[in-house]
Amino acid sequence: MSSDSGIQEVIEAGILRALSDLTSSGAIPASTQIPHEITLERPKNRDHGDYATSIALALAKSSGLPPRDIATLLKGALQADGEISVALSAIDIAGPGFLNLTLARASQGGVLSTILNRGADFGKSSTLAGVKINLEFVSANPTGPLHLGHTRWAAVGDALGRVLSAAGADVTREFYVNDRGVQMDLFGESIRAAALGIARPESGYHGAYIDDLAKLIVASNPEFKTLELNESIEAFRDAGYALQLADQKRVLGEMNTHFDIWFSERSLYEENFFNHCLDRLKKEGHVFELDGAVWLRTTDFGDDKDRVMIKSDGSFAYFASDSAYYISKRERGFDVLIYMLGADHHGYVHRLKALASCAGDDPTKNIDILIGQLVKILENGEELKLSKRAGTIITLEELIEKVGVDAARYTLIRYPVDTPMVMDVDVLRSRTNENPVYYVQYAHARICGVLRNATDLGIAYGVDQIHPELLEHERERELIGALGEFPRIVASAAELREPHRIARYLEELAGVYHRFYADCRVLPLGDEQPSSLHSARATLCRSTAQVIANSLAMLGVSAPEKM
RNA sequence: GUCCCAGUAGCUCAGUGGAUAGAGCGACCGCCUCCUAAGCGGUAGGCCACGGGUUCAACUCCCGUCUGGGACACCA
Repeated sequence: MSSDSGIQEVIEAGILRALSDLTSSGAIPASTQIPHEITLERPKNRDHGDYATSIALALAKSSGLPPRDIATLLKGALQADGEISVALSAIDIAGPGFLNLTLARASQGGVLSTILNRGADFGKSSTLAGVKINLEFVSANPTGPLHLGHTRWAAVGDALGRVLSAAGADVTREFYVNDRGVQMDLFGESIRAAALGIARPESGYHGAYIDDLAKLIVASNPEFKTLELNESIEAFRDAGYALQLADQKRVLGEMNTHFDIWFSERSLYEENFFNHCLDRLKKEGHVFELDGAVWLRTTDFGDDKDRVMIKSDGSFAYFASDSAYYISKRERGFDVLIYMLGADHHGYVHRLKALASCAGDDPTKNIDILIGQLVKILENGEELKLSKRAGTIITLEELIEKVGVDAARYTLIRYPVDTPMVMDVDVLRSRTNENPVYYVQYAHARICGVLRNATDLGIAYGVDQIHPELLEHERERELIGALGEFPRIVASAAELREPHRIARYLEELAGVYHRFYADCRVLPLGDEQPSSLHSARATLCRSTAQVIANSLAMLGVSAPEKM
């Protein structure tokens, strides 16, 4: 576990120690089912202390003792434990048997020194150390601009990558490029038609960007127009592919989203790789032939139908690529493959998991599929549907132009992906409370302003100016408590693959800070002499700025020093 | 028909089995001659869709019902 939130783990260990002592002394019956781990809760209500545990309630049944009696025994044992009694200033039994714990001031100071000493590393942990994760997201066809359907993953996927890395995982971010198949040929045909000024294929691509591509390509390669039909289509296709992929990379870069690997679907069929994959699957015994086609018997593992890999005409079905790609990832050494798919692909979940099973893997461990619901975008109260350039829906680039990278990313990340969301452009452009990204960034900028003033006034702050005994105001306690939560928020966001938890935490932290700021004067007033309290509060501000900056970095959103 | 997701304040939505279910907006009332008002405080507003079950404890887990959205090719 991380060393960041030390005090909490110390108490958790102390409770376990106390329980085992109580059992061995006979105070609690040996039949009592003591858990292996205890996780302290953070009570919502401040009257319930800094931490609370309901362990006494949970043990009531198996011990046959009333919960409050167990709580009383526990309280006594904790008070007798030197390490614990020093760390806590109060242990209260409340309600049906909750144990409410209040930290001693010195223990609270420990959080601040940890934050200041670890700096940008505060929040990182090793909960996923040694786990090699392949994180695949966006994976758009290279046949057009990235649109609204891709934006959510561009932001959430990138943030999840950062969160997983912070939890110690070895993360590779991968973009799967669907660069083969019918769609690519239609793409080439469409560009060629635009170049020649003839009718485009019915089911082809019709956006204005096709004309742009055609002009660009013809400008540098006028000879493409006069090639023999198939060669011409191929030439336009490959040139258009290169331009479009470059454009996607550029826009994703603007979005502050980065990939380690751009994986080409075509490459799955080079150097006999597909046959190698097929052989591997055959060895596992779930491949069969029927009606001249080659199938994978995914129904062995709960899929509703078997899937064709090689069609009876000898061509590859899309599932052939899925299968080979899966094998490729596993052979490249990844323990966990995370797929981030749109809601329109949720039907893939069963077959991908079945595929993992067919490959001899554990679908509950080696593969993790996240389904993102759709995003709508509103402007002037109306849904935006059409994009002039793409001919379909709003592009990622247009979204960035409208609201900026920070607002776009933050808003996309702050909701769990399994709820459909609506982005209101007018709200995202507003500079008020209703726009959470500004609320959070403003807290950071505000602190930076205070610290600039502190420096001007010669107020010392830093790890040697914590003075925990002076930070006794309720708002100060709240703030310190919130800061200490960060490491476990990061760990749970990584474990649950839910980066939105970082954003929600951030909003909570910013709110706690603003309230602290309103109630606790940081710098000397008028001709007041600088004191240790000023230094202590400035140090608390510095610690808060660090945690806000670390959180924002994890979302890929900037932390401005002035606004 | 089968499968997935959702249903929480007037609106947009948080809420990893715990105590009195939260935030922002909208409504109403307050707070800047001194650290950033892009901020803070207060009031009003809830059968957590409905019915069962599991549990010491359910908005949370399980089953069913209703409503809304989406998916179900030898397409990619």
